[in-house]
Amino acid sequence: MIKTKIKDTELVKKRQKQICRGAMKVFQKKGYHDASIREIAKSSRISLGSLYDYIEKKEDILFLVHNNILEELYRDYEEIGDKYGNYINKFIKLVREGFYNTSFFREELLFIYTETKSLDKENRQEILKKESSYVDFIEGLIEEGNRQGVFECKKPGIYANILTFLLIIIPLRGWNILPRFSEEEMLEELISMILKGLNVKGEPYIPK
Amino acid sequence: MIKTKIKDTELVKKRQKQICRGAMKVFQKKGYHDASIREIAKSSRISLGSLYDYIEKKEDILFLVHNNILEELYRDYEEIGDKYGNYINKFIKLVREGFYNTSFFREELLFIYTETKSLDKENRQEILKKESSYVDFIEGLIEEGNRQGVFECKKPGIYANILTFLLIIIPLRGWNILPRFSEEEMLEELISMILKGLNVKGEPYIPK
Amino acid sequence: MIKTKIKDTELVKKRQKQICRGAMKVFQKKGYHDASIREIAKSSRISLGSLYDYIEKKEDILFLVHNNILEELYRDYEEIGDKYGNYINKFIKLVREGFYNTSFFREELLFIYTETKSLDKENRQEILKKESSYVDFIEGLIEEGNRQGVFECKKPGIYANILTFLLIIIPLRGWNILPRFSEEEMLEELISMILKGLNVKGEPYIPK
Amino acid sequence: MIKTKIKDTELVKKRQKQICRGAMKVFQKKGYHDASIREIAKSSRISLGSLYDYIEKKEDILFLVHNNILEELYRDYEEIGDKYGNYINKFIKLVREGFYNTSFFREELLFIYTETKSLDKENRQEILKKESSYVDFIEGLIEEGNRQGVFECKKPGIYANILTFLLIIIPLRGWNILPRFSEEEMLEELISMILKGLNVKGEPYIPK
DNA sequence: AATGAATGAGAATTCATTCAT
DNA sequence: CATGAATGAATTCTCATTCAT
Repeated sequence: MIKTKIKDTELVKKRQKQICRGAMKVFQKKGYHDASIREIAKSSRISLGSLYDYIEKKEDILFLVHNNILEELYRDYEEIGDKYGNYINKFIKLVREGFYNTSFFREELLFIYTETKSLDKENRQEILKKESSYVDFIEGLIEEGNRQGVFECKKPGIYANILTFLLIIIPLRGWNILPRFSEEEMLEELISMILKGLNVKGEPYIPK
Repeated sequence: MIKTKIKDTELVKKRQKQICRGAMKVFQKKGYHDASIREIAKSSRISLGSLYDYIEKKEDILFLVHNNILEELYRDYEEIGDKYGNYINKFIKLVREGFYNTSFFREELLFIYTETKSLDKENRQEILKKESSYVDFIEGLIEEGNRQGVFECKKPGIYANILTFLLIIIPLRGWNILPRFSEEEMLEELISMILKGLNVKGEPYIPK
Repeated sequence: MIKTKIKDTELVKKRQKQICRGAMKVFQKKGYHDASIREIAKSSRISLGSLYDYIEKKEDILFLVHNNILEELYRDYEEIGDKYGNYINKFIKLVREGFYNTSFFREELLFIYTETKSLDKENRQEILKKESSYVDFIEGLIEEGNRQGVFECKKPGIYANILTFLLIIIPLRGWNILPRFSEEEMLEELISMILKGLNVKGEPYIPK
Repeated sequence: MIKTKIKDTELVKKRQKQICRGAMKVFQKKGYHDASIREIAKSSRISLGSLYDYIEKKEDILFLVHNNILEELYRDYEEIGDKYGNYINKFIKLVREGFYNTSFFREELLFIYTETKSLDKENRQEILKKESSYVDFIEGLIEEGNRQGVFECKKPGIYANILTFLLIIIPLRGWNILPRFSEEEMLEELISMILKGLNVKGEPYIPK
């Protein structure tokens, strides 16, 4: 995807990870635009010239970082579906994991949400495709719930979008929420709301 | 707030509005960082020198634009509460208006969400305060609903945050939603979900 | 032709001349490619930022210099035709002037001949057009000589090209000629050869 | 001349030829300054590191190319003198061959004429010496013609310079000539002019 | 002898901001 | 109050050359 001057693909992976790590530190402090390539090189402990052997342009670093964050965030999400007992618990577990994940990567996700626009069209679409596929995964789960008769959700596509959107409420609105409420409280209300929205059969979910 | 060299406050207002309008056009096309002051001046039909009589630094323009967008967005929201018949309809109406509003200002809101970080601490907090006060207003409505016995919401503060967050789902996730669903569909599901979440008494809301 | 950020056209002319002069000094010493914009700015006694208010890119400076040199070189060439007595003398005078001119601008012409290639297509063509028009002028003179019956030249277009080419022999081959022969000697032989080539009627030209 | 790290002189020759060929392709497309060593290495199918075993610096490649072109251009010129019948025909033949040669190597010669300046003093002088020696050869021919009584040329050194200069009119001014005239036409006029200039005894040369 | 990864100096260009008029 | 010319620090990126393997 990213054009490099280096042939050894193992090395490319290693160095790009190195650059990615270095860049994230700088981006955290200064944001993408105010981070200079020189700083990123220094923070990556790589020379300016070498850095450009592993990327083509500054934006490529942003792409690397995007990919890296999404990879961490979405790591193993497909396995989660298999682990837990009955379907509703499975689902609750999934929301819970997703929420903790997004909260854990709070700053990274905020970064992604504010800087995806700085990618060029092609790279942006690749990133959005990854996010899309997570929504699709959730949509599939909701449909399965419908089939199993535990949910009754008319528009799984829309709900999947709402649900994944709600998961990032902490990264995007934490500044207003966290001074007053804990992540736990937020999560419990979210789960309750989501389950109600899905018209779960049986006992309503009682927030702890 | 913004330090100007000009004393005539009426003129300052007029020119700042002029700058704001010019800047928004440029920001739309290029984003904040890639918009040069020269372009903004040209687009505002004001000379480069004059521009700096009405602002101190580039960031001030971003602040002007933020204020302007939020003002448009939140214009008259307090009146809405008064207009409509019973409380639930009132509430539905409010959500509906809010949703249409945010969808109408879709690009502007996306801009705000991605560029608030570029404001310095002081200006950023002033902007966030405005957003906060909208959440507070919603929180107040929910509490009133509780008092009137039409809602049963244990954590109005959290719900207010969820609700206001959901209103901007189109600006932030429209890229994934709008290719598959209409704004109308989205809105109906949102209303239904929100009302369920608030444990509204009586008939459940049926999405159109 | 060159896009500037400055509106005052008089000032643009003045500054561009200033830049042109400064650049020529640097080009003389280092050539076009090894001359840095910084040096050119310094040599022009203009700040780096200001320099870029009067040009768009480095190549524009090359274009300015080209134009300037050709202007000096071709200054008043059209008037020369009118000044002198009989047609042959007129012609000889013209060759003489042309030769001295090119010899005077020896370094500048060598520069042009080696760096025209560095202009982009559009600018290069504009420069070549100027050179063309001088050839056309010479062609006209030869045709007039034919009409007046003092020359008998079958292919004035070709001769005009040969003649103008011969005029730059000093700039291009001076390194081999001047150590052994004087410019005068060269010139006399050129005139003699050219007149023979044109089949001038009457007494042959005797080189001094 | 060029300092190499490799001892095997046969290999050095082979690789330098290889580099030369690769470089010429790149120079053709981009010119000397815009050709990067990387590209040249790739075009020569030699590794970047190896390349520097056979040259010391970029300029050395330019020198190799210069030499190579001049070698091709001047290949066998000394033999030509011997081949043809009477002296004038011999001479005409020589001019003809020289002209076709320079036209054939049109782009290469233009390259040489515009880039010799990029050689350092030492290398430049070596190249110029080669060109000089061709002029000297022509000078010798003219003197021989004088001795044989077929020419009457007072300044063979000057004429040799003029003549060799005229031979490169196509590479240097083809852009203005070739759109209107054929190489053949040009050549015929050149021969006619040169012979007149040499005061050839007997019938004048009639251009075809 | 061959490879290709590493280096950092230096290039062109942009741009927010100031200031003389 | 308005204008727009002037400034120079800072930015991204390139490239000849070196060196460890």
